[in-house]
Amino acid sequence: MDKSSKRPHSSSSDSNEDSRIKDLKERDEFAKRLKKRDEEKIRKVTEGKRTYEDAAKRLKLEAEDRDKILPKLRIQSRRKYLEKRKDDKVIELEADIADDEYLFDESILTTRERQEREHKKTLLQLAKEHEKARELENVHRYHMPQDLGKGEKGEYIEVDENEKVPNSEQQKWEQEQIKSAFFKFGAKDAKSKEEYDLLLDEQIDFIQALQLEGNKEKKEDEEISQYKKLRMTIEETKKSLPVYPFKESLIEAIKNYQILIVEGETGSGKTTQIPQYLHEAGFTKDNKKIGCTQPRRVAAMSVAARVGQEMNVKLGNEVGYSIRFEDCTSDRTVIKYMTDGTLHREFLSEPDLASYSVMIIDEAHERTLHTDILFGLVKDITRFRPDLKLLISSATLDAEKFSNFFDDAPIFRIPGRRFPVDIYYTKAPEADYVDASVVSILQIHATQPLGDILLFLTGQEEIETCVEMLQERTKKIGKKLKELIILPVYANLPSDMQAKIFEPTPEGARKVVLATNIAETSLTIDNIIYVIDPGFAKQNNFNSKTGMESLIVVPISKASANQRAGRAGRVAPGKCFRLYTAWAYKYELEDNTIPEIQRINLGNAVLTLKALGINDLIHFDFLDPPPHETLVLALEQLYALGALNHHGELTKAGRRMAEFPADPMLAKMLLASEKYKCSEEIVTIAAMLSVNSSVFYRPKDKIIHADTARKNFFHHNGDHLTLMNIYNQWVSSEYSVQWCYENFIQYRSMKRARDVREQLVGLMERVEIDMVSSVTEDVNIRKAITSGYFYHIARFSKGGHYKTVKHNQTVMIHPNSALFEELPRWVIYHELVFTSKEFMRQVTEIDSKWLLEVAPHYYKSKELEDSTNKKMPKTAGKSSNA
DNA sequence: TAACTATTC
Repeated sequence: MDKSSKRPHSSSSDSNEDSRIKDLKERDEFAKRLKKRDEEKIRKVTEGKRTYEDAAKRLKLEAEDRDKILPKLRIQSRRKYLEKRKDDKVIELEADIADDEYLFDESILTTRERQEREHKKTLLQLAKEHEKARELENVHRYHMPQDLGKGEKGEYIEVDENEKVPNSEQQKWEQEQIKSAFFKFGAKDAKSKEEYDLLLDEQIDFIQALQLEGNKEKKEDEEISQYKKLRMTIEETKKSLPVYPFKESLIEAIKNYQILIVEGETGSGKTTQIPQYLHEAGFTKDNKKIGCTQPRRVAAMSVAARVGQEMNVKLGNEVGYSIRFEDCTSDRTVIKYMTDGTLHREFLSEPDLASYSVMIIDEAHERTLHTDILFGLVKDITRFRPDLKLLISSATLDAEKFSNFFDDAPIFRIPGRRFPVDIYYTKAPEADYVDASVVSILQIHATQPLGDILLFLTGQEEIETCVEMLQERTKKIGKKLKELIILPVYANLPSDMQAKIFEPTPEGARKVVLATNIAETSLTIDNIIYVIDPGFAKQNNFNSKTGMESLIVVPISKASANQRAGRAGRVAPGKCFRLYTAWAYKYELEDNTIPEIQRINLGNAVLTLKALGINDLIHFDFLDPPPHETLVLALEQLYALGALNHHGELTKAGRRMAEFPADPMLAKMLLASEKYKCSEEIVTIAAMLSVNSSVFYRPKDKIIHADTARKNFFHHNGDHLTLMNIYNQWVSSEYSVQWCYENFIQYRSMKRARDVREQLVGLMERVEIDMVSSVTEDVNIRKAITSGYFYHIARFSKGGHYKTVKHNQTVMIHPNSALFEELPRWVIYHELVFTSKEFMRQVTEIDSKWLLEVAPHYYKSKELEDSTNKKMPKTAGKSSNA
């Protein structure tokens, strides 16, 4: 423990020692009570029927709810659509003018066309009077260059698609000599029209370097089998999977070895089949289960559903899944899919995994925080439970590493099933990848056979810009090309708009999906033939020295690049265009993305491990250990929050905090609400904070409306109370979708907040805190927040900006905050994020005196004096400027 | 004037 931390008491005194012993005793008693309650609960669960039927009923009710308001929503969305179309029209016009000027000589313009242009110019004027000016100016950047006639010179030859390279990417590179086969769009398209040349004039030159190997060669075969698939019985389908021929030898290997690394590409059927094989082979006898973890909720649910179907059992009976908010299992369940986080939590109540005979950690190569921690935990368990079988399932590349970690466990390889993907690199680096992406899309659209395109961008803003550009450009090309359907996807896009990407592409049209890395693993879009990969993604990094997260654009890893490329080969041979050079791929990209555990705040993870009785975290067996400072910071914070005593032992408060699936500071805030008699309010605030600033929907074309709506919720004391306001109003609206729609609130986020809140209420009861409310005074609420977040204090300083009290770091209030224009002297913030600047997100005004009240061990009164100036500097004040 | 990758318990 860091000596500089202010300790609550001097560690040596006897009374102190007594209180420590007393606390530990209380902690253990508390833990016993928890266990007893859990056992009772399990009994109740297994007695009753519950779960799946309930869940289905709830889903049905929700759907009916939606149906009721749907007509209304339609009117709304029609209205919106019309408004949006108006905006689009303006951009279109601008594009048209540019196009007309460029594509067609003045002389060939008809009078009508000129009039049209005039009309559009008027509209443009109008738009510029509104806030559109900036975006419209941006449009000019993308005009085509003036020089014409570069056209075809015959310097390109057709790509040799027969070239094959052996297995792993690494080997590929070692063996590979970059072929000097140039690739030109349209080379195969004999009837490429003259107009295309105009487009192609600013085309990007790509070089084919290698092919991502596939083992399905011909599309024709596949098409037949697609037909067949529909008619195939479940049994036939199962037998057609690549894993099937390995069934016997796999079982044999599992019997022979306690730990097995299964290396299999996507589409091998390992996730659905292996648990069934194990079940048939008798691993589920003696009331034991087979567990299989997935990094994502939908995966756990859908795989379980699929396996249930294959085994012809009702979901929730023999086959079930368990994810947060939803436990769809019963005492009959023998194959259980779950998210890795769920298993991590399960360790708290069953630290030896006694009810499992086999545990499968699937998608291990994704290296989520939870999988990484599970590695250490399960490895430990296998040492004292020789009967427990462990399967680590991963895509290629990482198998060796896993094998080394798990005491040289054997690797079992299962081939995947994928079509080959040709990979192309640019000849020269591209300066502006958004621009380059647009050009590439149009190149593909103009010259390549039909097939949908997937483009990876870094964020919402970029995607929206790109959508606008594409709309503009396709408009000016007009009818000369086939229809191009432009669809954005990112996590914060409302679900109904997300769903559009799954709608089949109309005959004769081409779909282009602009996605964040959500489409890399989380969403799978069928029929993608072309992938455009600019090679960037936003990445979260936690700096333990400043306690700040940063969300910045970084180059992706080779593993990511290959994952992206693979998205092109799911239904037919595909092509992946990388907007960087082959050299950059080889020498500038890291092999793998840095695992999450090395990049994020580990507060909650450390608390959970402590609650599991793992005291020496520094020497915990991590596959890749997190930075030492991150662990130390987490321990220090837990100590300051009273979750650990000065021996580093978990206190009763710590044990209670560990029950909450939340950051320790948030958990502490929840505990503190007991003292301040505002648990109802705090639970709401905690739930809203946990949905992570995705409460507001803020589309680019509706920014003003969205912002106005948001400001209506503002509470003068800050964002925490604003969030509470929003939630409570939503409750008053009877959880209305309509209400969300009107207020630019994300329904999905609110629903989530509601789920979280329900869970938290349950957990509050579990840690023996009553739900009470004292709505008359918000000081108590803010004091409770301060009890958890006293680490996160900033004060307004003379220079006209905020400084954090702990690190004296210059920070700003996030522009979305209710206090953005208020600038109170002392504020508490939920998190510190560097995006374009150092921003405090979710800020609330506090009184510095409270700090002495809630964290006397952490703050001395002289630290909190308002130094020289008593008054707020007037320079940046809100009301002072007229 | 500014502004939000993706997950998960």
